[in-house]
Amino acid sequence: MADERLGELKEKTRYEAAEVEARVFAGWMEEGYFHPAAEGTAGENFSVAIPPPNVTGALHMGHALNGSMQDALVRMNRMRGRNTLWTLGTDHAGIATQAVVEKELRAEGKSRHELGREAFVERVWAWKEEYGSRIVEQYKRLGASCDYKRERFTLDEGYVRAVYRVFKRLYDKGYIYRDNYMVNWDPGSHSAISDLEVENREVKDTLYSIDYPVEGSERVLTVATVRPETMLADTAVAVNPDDERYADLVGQHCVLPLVGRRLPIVADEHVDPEFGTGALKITPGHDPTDFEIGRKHGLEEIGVIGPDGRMAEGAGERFAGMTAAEAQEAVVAALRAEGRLRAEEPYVHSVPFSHRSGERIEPLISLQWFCRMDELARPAIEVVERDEVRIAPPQWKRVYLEWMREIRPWCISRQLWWGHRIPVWYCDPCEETIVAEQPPERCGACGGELRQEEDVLDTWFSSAIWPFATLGWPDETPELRAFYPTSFLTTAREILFLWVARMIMTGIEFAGDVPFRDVYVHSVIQARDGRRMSKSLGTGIDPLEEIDRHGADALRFGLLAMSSTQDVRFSDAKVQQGADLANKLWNASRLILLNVGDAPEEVRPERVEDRWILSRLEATIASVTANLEQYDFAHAVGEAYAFFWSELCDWYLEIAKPRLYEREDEVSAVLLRVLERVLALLHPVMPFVTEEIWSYHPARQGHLAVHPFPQADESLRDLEAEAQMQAGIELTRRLRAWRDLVEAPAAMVLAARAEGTAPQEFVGRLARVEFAEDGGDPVAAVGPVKILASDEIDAGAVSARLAARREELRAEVARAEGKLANEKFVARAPAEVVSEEREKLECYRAELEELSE
RNA sequence: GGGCGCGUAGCUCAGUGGGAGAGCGCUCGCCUCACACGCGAGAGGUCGCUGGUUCGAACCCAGCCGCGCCCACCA
Repeated sequence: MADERLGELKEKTRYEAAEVEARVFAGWMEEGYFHPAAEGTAGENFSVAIPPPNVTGALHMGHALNGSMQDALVRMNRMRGRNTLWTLGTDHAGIATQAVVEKELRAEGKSRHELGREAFVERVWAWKEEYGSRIVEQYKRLGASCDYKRERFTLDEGYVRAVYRVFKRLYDKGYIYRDNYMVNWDPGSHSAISDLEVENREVKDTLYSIDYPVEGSERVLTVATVRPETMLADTAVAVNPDDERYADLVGQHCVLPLVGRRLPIVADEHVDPEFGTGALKITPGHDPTDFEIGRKHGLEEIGVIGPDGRMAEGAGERFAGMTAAEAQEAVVAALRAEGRLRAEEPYVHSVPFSHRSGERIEPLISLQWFCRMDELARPAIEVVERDEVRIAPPQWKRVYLEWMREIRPWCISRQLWWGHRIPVWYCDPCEETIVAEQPPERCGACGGELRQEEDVLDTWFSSAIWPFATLGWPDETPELRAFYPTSFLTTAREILFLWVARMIMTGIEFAGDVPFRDVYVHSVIQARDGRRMSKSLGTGIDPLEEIDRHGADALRFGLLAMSSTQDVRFSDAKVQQGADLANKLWNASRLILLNVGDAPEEVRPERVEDRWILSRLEATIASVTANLEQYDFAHAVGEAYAFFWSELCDWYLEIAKPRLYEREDEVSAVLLRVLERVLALLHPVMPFVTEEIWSYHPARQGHLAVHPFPQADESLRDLEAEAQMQAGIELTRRLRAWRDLVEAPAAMVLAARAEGTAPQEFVGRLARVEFAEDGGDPVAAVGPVKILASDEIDAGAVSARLAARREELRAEVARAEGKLANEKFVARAPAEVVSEEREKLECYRAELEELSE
């Protein structure tokens, strides 16, 4: 290595992530490590498809966590020599992207309707070209080793072909159909949305009780509602069939106040006789429950609220044109005037809101495209039941299965312009419907002009086929052969149904195999105060700012360290711990690299400390690797940290320093080997700092990114060396503690005499104790070591210390004696537990006796 | 309404049947020739509450209290 570089290393006493990361990343990209050839089979290769972020998105903490996990496993497998692909791309995100561009237009005083569909879509594409790569660049900042040359977009040309193929096949199988049905209408995005895009929120409303007179009678039926304006669309009143109060009324009619419509009184078991008066107004046009009751009883479906959220013609002249809120007030006022309003009381209940726009859902009946899911779900249930797709942690398996078993038809059409326009054409003259992957010229039946369906597909319809559509499906590409099925998926639970379940269904149906073998559901990182991180709450923490401040390695380490199977709060301390670790790696490496001598290739050291550190290293490699393979990232990084910081830096490096300064060959060989393996082990988690340090390592032949990942060498495990070193470390600790206790000055060397076998050399050096054959009188015993009298030691402190230790020992002896005196314990506890307890007791007694001299 | 999970040191979290752990914070001592983003030594916990099972419970069981999330058509 050039002396110049070593000089640099000597100068830099701090690791500066900001100065290193971009350069190191560029180095990987130049070599093309992340762009594998499409060779081999999926069985031999390793592949992951990133959950495609929205093009409108910016990297948030969830992406950063998920990316850190995926990259750790992807890098580990790449280092193991597997042909590894991590597919990256973005989702066109229909509603979100359309909203962004519409907002831009509004700022210019324009609307999409003025532009027209074609020009608007062009405008969105222009937006995408300009801003769509932002999040991709942000993944690079994180260090994600994705194949940036194979970047995909859910609306790119090949992908659209795949989407249309899927639509056509599902249509031909009879799964996709068009129907007039109750949907969740989102007044914010002016589109229907699926059940999964709806969230329920607690809302304070008023519950109004309204009297509906029974026709030809003095009786009234009092019904309760939080939405009196929908009464204009009532077409029945329902009571429970077992409710004796109303048995005689079933089959008769009520008269709808304000409107005068005759409403049949029907019996339906859905009605809860306990609630209110036990009579329920039925509004099939604007309530999902009523809709189902209505279809069951063949009731008329009237719409009084339009897609614009205003009262429609059906509401009558008096109310048409009002907003629903205005109409509510007007209806209540009118009812009050007619004396029909019996009661109004505050009422808290949960109501649906659009997850996208945040507006209150308006349930209404409209003509939409649906996909039947039961047939698709069946095999997707079986593969999870049989663990062909393993979902971890295990409780999510059940959650998945329960949802899948009750799956309902999926509303797949959206009244948007940005997205996959549904590949359906209508011929108005002959009422023909044509579904095709390519736009047909003319109507096959009558030769007439065709009109394409206006609606686009739900964004999730296209992301459902992500793992294989990104690889070129429906063509039989080499990529598909090499990288499908993918190896695993890590995800947040919020998209388990929205995305994961649908990928499993489409994977089996279209690609002939499950899309991945393992699904790992990771924790959600909450804000520091325990609230959810969200832009609207202002609780978001920007991962890029964390990277600016502490480096990508620090953030990656921190996120993995704080990850868990349960939700956790974002921990600045863990990120700081990562930054400190990067710095410590840098400095420990400086110590080693600047001082090693010529190292022999083979290392079979004699000395106990060398055998010890090699043994501990191999044990660490084994357990870190096992934890990574089980998606237990927190324990993986915690163990790597503990080994490196405590065992390697705090003990071994201190013990080895004199030999290192002598440039001794054997210790050089041990240290270079340990460093190499530690860097490689940590590289999947902290790729930048490890790669940078590796560039100074004399054994370096190429990038660490493609260096073999360490495999634990069991032959180097040495339990005898571990036990000996443990004893030496323990003794050193006790001597240091004793020094502190008697307030011996830090620099002072204590005189001592060892009883029995002499302690290892490092004990005296690290505890600043000098052992002599003879000398003064012992003033205290620390284990097998007698501390000799000296002027600096405070005799009072010593005797206080001895007294305290005797107390501790007496308590321990009493505890152990008590336990062993318990006949049941001795009789029923396992033999080794009992004998351990006896051994402890003997040790305590011996020490106590020694101190009592 | 159903389901899942959580309550352990001041804070954030590990630990899931045999003597309470980590990181941060705190106290004391160290600029010891890799690192003060450091080194050494400490203090700090009736493991939410109450019962039960067991020779033995933070850990298993039951109930209660508090908190969170998911699913669900009680107006």
